Amino acid sequence: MGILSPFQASLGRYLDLSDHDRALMASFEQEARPAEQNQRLWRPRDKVGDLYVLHSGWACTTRSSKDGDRQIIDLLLPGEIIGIQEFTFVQHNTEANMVTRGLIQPFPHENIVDIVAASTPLAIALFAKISRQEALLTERLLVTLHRSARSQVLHFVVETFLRLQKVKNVDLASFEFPVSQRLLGDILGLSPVHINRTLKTLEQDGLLKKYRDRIEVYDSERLFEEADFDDQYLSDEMDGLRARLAQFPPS
Amino acid sequence: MGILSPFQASLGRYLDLSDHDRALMASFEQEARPAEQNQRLWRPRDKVGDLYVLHSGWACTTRSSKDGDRQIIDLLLPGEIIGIQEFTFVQHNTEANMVTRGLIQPFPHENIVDIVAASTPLAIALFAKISRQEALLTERLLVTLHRSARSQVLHFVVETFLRLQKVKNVDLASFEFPVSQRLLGDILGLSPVHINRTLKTLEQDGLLKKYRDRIEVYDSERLFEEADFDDQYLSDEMDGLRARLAQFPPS
DNA sequence: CGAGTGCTTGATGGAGGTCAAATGTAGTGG
DNA sequence: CCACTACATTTGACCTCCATCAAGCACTCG
Repeated sequence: MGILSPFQASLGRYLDLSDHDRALMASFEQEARPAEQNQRLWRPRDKVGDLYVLHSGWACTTRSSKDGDRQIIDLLLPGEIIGIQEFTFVQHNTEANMVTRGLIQPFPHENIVDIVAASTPLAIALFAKISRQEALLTERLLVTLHRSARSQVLHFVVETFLRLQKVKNVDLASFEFPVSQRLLGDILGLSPVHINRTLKTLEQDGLLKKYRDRIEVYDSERLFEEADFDDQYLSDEMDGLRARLAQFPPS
Repeated sequence: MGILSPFQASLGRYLDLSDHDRALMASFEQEARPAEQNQRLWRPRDKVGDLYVLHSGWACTTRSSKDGDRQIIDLLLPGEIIGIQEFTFVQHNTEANMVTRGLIQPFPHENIVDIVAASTPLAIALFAKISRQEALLTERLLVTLHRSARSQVLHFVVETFLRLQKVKNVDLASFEFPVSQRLLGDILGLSPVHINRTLKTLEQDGLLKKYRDRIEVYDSERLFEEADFDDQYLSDEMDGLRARLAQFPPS
């Protein structure tokens, strides 16, 4: 077992990849290329073409209304697949941008069809990936519509920390968080002004501080308590299908 | 070409089903059974087991917080698959309930694996189905966070009408809408009191009236204008993959 | 050193939440 | 057919959280 490529690792979160699966994925891998901060990957109405595996850096997909309101739909961390939920559409309905600079690996959307055709386990892993991104969305809907700004921010900080922890070693006391106050507002549907006041209060209360591109947590106990976080929706487990998948060995 | 079963029709929206695909789906179909209004199909934390094809009636999936706030995630119309986005999870994180009474056809979640294994086109159609339910969610997030209650209600009415129209003949002047004011509030994240005031205003303005389980539209022009509706996210088109799918004929 | 961007802070106002009570409207059983 | 219960809708009074507007500050990068 060699090291997994980011693409392999992204689907390997949900099941053990067979040699066949790994070879299959490798055969579709193209070279990754650097992307600048704020670089746009596609616009709304663009024809769906390449998706991207995010090797490093953060990215996001956005929807906006005519009035200029931006709403972040997905915040993508290293190892995730940008745009997987749109590969069956003719046109994008989101815009995609890099949040930081990073490395992205393009991936023609039709290749998903080839993968699905060639490996049932990988097809199911793709379903798992899409469903988990959707679970993030449902949680966001629940939180943004029913909690105070303070609680939303804390919840989002915890969520992001836990997601990050699955990908790399991070320390709760101080971890990367390259999200500007404006962006945070666009994620939670709050004005940048109110985000600012909320962060200020959290700092004064000795809970946490966001400084530049990092978050420093002072009181993790209170953080988790106030964030009222139930991590079930982040689960990568897929046990319920393991038995059934065993019937479809690599051909 | 005989008549399609609801299950076949639900995936046939995205591509033409081959005889092989239709036979495959038929082989998994179980008998549909009646379900009462408000009947619970599953609870949060329940082990994922059966999904359901909704033959008739309306259903919804819900997430709630400890404080008792309910948030409707999906509102499911006849012909849709309840819980498709959760089949890769071990436990449900939503609750599912019938909104009206209706007919539901159970469907063991492992069977999705069999379908994916046996037919690439059907696998892709399942991706299309999940992605379109997710598109409804992203639109909901955008609308609930950035629009006034009045605009949200109008948007939702138009959305529901257009979705309904894809399934059956409906008349904009008067169509079924079995959504109580409380439920509407739980969908949009607004209090029932405010929903009531908003509906009252819409009626006084001569736009539309919700009476019992129906909506009557008085001024369709103003409805569409104010709803500011862009129906791209409802598109069933999947042209971008048609060529690639043609490579995988029924075995 | 100037310009752009992001952060900070104050003042003001409004959309929608909450509480409470009244009024329908089914549906159930006697 | 009526009494009783449960639930949906309606309406009023009050209040709060957050948006908006505006101005000043701080950092970074040509």
